[in-house]
Order: sequence, then structure tokens, then C-alpha cells
Amino acid sequence: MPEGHTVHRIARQFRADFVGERIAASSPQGRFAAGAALLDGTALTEARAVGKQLFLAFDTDRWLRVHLGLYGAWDFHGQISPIDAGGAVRGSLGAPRVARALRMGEGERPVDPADGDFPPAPVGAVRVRLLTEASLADLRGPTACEVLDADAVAGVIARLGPDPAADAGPEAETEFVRRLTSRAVPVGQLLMDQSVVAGIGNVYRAEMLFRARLEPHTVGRRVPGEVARGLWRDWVGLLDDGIATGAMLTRDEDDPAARERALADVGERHWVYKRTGEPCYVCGTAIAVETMATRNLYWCPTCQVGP
DNA sequence: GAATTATGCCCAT
DNA sequence: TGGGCCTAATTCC
Repeated sequence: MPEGHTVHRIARQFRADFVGERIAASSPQGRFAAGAALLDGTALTEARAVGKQLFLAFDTDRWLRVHLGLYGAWDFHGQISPIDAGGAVRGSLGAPRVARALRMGEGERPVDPADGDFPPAPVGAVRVRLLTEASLADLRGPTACEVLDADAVAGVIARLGPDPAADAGPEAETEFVRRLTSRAVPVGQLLMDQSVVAGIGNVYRAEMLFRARLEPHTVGRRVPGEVARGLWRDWVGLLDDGIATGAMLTRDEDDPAARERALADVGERHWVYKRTGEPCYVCGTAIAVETMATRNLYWCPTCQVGP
């Protein structure tokens, strides 16, 4: 599920188990052999997420930049610290990889270095393997994976809009409002534009527009400042929640019972996302779908109106 | 075994 | 605007 919350969780996992360690880097698949050789044997000093981008800093002033795209995922093995309040360990972070996902307390557990079967042989197309004495991270299917220097990293980050979970100061909200309300582009496109706000993807876009009851074609310039501020604050809350739980709970997130059902993946997790033709939970109107910003946009034609 | 699908994004035209 | 690309699970035949 590589929207912003997932990448922040990945950074958190690297901080918990890899930062401060010397890393054996390799490319079992071979396509990143040269890049891996640049990093091999150096120590990881920092893990940062900005929007959907992950930046891993090494003590040689080299950075690894990774963007998961649609399909990418990191698999973690060995000593993997819980990063949830609930103590759950997820072996896979990225695109859905149910078969490989490791969960504590369900008969499966991450590979234990003490068992002697560590590190496990790579499975499938592993672009990068980062290995410490005790922990292992395998990267598959990224859309971007490259070694950069600090200047290049700063350049990438400078092109991104604010991300409330990435050291964003108090001016971040103002900056978001300015970027959103200054353009004659549909708000449904602007929310997906990583230079307006970094980290929102197709699920959060549709759900945020519904939660704001905002018609997706409304151009940014016609969105009142108060509505734009409301979008930002909603994103702050959704992102926090997504980072904490690892799930995109966009509906009834304050209702504990509904929250449990959603976490158990019983459906009814979203207001509109992927609900084409089904009745809106609020008004019963069939949920509509159309292409906007090259992706499927789901919305309720009755509840979502212009400002 | 092929086609489909997916929570992205880049580039050429 | 359209095509390409990264990968693997699922669905269809």
C-alpha cells in the first residue's frame, strides 16, 4: 500500500533495526549491482521519508533513494522490532504481498537469526538486499532505486510539496493552502500532485474529497481557504493514523468496533474508493467512477458538491 | 498459462 | 494523450 503512510513506516523500520549498523548491500537480481557495490560495507546513518520517497543515508555521503511506485515492497526478516503501538510485526511493507506478510501470533514469525537459517535465500526478483548481523531488508519492484549525493537528495525534496510527517513546520499548512488554491486545476488532480502535497495517493485522494463533501472537479482557485485548511488537517490526521496502524482507515476511524472490522479487512473500509455502482453510505446514490489524473477517481455525485 | 489488476510516475509526441 | 516500466497475486480460460 505505497501511499505516504507506508513509506513513513518503512523509514521507521529502518531507524529501529538498521540505522547505526554496518550494511552488507547486494543486488541478488543483478539490476542494481553497481549501486549496491557503492554502499556495501558502509554504515547506515539516517532513514528519512518525504511523501512517497525513502532516503537512506550512508556514512560515505551517499544516499539511497527508493520510490516503490505501484508494485514495490520491502520485505523484512530476522530481528525486526515492532513499530506499532500494538507490537505487531509486519514482514512486508509496500504493495500487497499477503502470502509473504509475516504476522506475530498467527503461527508465523519472522526468521530468527538464532535459528541458523539467517539470512534466508532471496526469493523472486530482489533488486536490493540490505543486511546487518541480525536484520535483513529485501526490496522488490521499485520504480526508482538510485544512489545520490546529498545535493541531489535536497533537489528531489525541494520539488515536493509539504509532508506533515516529514519535519514540516507550522508554515506547511499555509504552503499547502497556497499551492492548492492558486491554480485553475481540479482539486481531484491537485491532491495527487506531489508538488502540492507529498504523500497522497489514489485511495486517500478519493476518501479525502468525500470526507470534505467536495466535488472533485472544483478547481483549486474556487476552493475556499477554510475548505483547503480542512483538507490539510484531515490529511494530517489520516496520515498519523495510517503511520500508526499501517492501514488506510478512512471511515469511522473513531468508532472502535468499526475500526476493528476495517483492520480485519471485512470491507466497508472506505467511503467511495473502489465502490463503483454501490450505494453511498450516506445518501444511497450509486458511487461514480471516472478517470482523473490518469487514475480511477471514485466519488458520490450527490454528497459531493461544489463550495 | 494468459490476462488482469494495483495504493506511480516518467517520457515522448 | 498515450505508452512504458517495475512485480506478483489473482482471475480467467
